[in-house]
Amino acid sequence: MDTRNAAVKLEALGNPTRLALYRALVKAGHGGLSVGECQQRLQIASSTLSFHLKALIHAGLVAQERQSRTLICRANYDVMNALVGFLVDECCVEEQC
Amino acid sequence: MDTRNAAVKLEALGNPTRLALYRALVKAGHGGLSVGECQQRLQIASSTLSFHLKALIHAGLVAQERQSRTLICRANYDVMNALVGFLVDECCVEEQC
DNA sequence: AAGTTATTTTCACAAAACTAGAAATATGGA
DNA sequence: TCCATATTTCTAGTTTTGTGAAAATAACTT
Repeated sequence: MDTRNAAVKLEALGNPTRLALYRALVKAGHGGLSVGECQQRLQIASSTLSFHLKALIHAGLVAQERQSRTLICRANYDVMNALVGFLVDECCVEEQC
Repeated sequence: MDTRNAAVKLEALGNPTRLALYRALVKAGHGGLSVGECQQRLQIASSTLSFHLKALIHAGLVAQERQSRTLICRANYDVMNALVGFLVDECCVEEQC
């Protein structure tokens, strides 16, 4: 994970709607949520949801799996852990904490 | 830390220039860096640096302390740790991981 | 094939973010 | 007071983001 990569993920999470969406998926856990379930929880236009969902997927924070007509969305925990690791990494390299 | 608050911090970190700036401060550790030292490392216009610095300070991620004519900037580690905690919090509430 | 449900893409627009030059402010020194 | 250094604010231009209605696509059912 480099700086540019981390910035994409952080920017994805740095929007209130997307952060709420992501957290809903984190809470949902392994089972994930369908796009429709996400929409019910967030109460936003489907096109707006799709727009934000795409950003999270592009950032690698969310994955989708099709089950017949519905798309299941899941938080990618590994990617979030890597991001957290990046943030705390290299702390006080030039001077001890 | 609520969602809106976390989003402000994540958005602040979600810009490549600001993330590089923040990481420079994290690396610098307790001693921090002056605004001028930050500018030397990032090689951007001083007004641009000031603009991004303000965003990090507003988000609570960076603190400043004046020492005569120079302003020393330091990463606020407590705030970052709280943000990281918020991100991993509530993981899989609805279903076990 | 025709209809139904689930989701995305296109489009248009308003709002916000990013950038940097120039001017202004703050602090200390001669 | 006058000058130098450090940093911010103002201003203006360009680019990007966020939103939702309407249309399009995908997958299933009858």
